[in-house]
Amino acid sequence: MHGDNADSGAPRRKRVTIMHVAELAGVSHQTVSRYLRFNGGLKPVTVDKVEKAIHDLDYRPDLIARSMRTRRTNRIAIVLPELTYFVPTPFRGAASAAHEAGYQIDVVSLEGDEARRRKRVLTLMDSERVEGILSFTPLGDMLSPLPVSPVPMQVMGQYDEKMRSTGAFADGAFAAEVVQHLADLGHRRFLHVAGNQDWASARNRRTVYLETVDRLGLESYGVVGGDWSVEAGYQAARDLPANSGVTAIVAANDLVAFGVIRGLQDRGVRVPDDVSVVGWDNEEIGRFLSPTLTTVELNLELIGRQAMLELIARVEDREPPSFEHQVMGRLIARGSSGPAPR
Amino acid sequence: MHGDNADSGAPRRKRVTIMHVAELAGVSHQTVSRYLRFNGGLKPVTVDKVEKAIHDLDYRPDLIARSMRTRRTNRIAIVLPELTYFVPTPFRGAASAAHEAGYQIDVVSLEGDEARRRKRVLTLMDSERVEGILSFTPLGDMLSPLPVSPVPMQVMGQYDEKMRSTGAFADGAFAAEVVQHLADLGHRRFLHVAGNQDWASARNRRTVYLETVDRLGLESYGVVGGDWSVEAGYQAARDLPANSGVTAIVAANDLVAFGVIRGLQDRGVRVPDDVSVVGWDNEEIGRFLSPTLTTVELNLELIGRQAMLELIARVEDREPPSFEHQVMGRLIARGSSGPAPR
DNA sequence: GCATGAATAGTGATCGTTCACTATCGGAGT
DNA sequence: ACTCCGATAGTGAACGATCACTATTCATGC
Repeated sequence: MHGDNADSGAPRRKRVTIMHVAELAGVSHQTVSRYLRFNGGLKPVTVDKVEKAIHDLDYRPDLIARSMRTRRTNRIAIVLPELTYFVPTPFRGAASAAHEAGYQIDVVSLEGDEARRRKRVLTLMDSERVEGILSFTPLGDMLSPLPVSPVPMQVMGQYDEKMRSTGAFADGAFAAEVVQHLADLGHRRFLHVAGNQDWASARNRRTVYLETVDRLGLESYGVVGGDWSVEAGYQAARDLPANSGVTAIVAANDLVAFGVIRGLQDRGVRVPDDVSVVGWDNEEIGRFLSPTLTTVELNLELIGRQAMLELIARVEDREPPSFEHQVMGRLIARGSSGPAPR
Repeated sequence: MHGDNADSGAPRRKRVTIMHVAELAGVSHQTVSRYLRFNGGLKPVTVDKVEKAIHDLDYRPDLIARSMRTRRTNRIAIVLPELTYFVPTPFRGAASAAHEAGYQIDVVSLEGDEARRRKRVLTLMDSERVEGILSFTPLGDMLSPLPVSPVPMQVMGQYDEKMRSTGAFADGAFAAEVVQHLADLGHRRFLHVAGNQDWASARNRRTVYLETVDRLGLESYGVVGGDWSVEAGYQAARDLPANSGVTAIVAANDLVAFGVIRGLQDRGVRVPDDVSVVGWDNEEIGRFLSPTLTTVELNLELIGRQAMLELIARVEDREPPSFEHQVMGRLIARGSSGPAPR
């Protein structure tokens, strides 16, 4: 094992405080404090003395005491859903953006019923004193009965009523591109194999799919599935009546799409000659399937990063940075989508 | 830089403290404190008064002030690698185990060179005062030049010199089972398509593979690959000389195995008639490939959970719980592995 | 009537910083 | 010679809890 220093009863040297540093350097504690926070207003001679003392004592400031006094914690909470299906990539983007900006990340998973979740969020804001909350899961109107929340919250994957993304991670927008792509190929009648509707991204893809089909004057044969699984895709393909007239299937992700294709092939339906299939996520296997898989690639890292940067801007009461020109994703047309059969 | 929120301006009501509660309840602050920590030693009448005051004021204790005084933080850091390939499942298990035990999770990613990483860990221990560190990435002898570390650290995926897992996540152990399974089927000459050797799990699988082949008196044709990708598997299969004599391929994970199978099939090699292939992770697609994929299923959630529980036990200076009888994983034999051709 | 002690409640110090003031020192301007 | 001012450094209080003591209450036994 690594450091099983069992003897926690070790002769634990007492904590080095700013006072010890001050004493050794022959200055006041306040001078050391000034040094710690900004390197200005001190004579070079003083700076040297303080630096030497800090180094000799191996001093590191106690962030808890600092927070105690400054009322700031430099801590942002990332709220995850029940942790059953959590996508690491946007998390990563968000976490590293926060670290770069000098914030620490607290990870919290919200479990239990509405009341417990609400209580947890309140505790986060008040007791743990996080300065911002980035949620990967919808929080509903959890805080609505509150006097205006003092802690900025950012929820990934929210849309406004016009289907424009608000916040970030509103990746569903690309569902419109997918449908458009298929429509351009002459398809008129669609099926959507959705992901687990507990996830915002699944709901968003579904909603935008329906909205776009409608807007373009096309037809949706229906929405099936609902758990992101290969199995769900397979079943959806098996269960599709031969006379459904569906020629294009929009799958919630690449795994589902893979299942759909297998299911179709097992029935003797050709892809894309008879039916086109589009996935989502651009997973590597898509390039190795036959046919190769048309899919949507999202820059999830960037999406997570952006959400965090927006949140931090709000925490610091600044204008959020603009991401207008950032490319959040793209459609990758490959072999599984082709012209509609006439 | 951040922090220039000169004054957040909002009409932020002043914080409710234990003093306000005490005043409203008509007791001393110490009585309130006693109530907060344990519900004993107080007269029911007093308890009622305090509870009412807490509720009326919507009081929540300031955990920072508490930590300041108690010298405890109830905070455990989870250290992640550079976040380029991080597996969420064990993280989830670890995080929820910690939450259940009343600890908060701090997520830290270690970046930069050895010196920066070392400094970061020291900061964690001293400045942020985490009580334990669970690392998903090897930390080397980062702390060796330290006076015995006061903070327990647990590193996932370490083996002792006998290839027994120490700590947790030492999932590589199942590589022995995989090789045994193939040996039982008559295979004698193996190839390993490894994962990215930056990851402990990849190194462990590789090491245990080699050790087992050796121990059973078999032959390893070699170890290739090294990035967990479908592509790597595909290339490995394409590059394998026809006369290599290899009849069994152990892939680092299911994606790699998928690539291997595609590569073999594209060359006209039959799986499993000519060559057997085994994957790792029991991803859902394995059941839908043809042939279906023999693989290893790991209970990653449990593995993460166990690592965290061990760490917490050490933090609290208790005997770590025993996981002797827990099943960490199993081999799932399916269509892609069969008897060696004679 | 008083000592005893358990149960309950209160007082003041303390954790390690930073904040709000105040103090000192020199040099420049009047 | 005096004030004034900027640059630099110091003093004591404050952040909000808990800890270590001390004080009060009240039932009990003699």
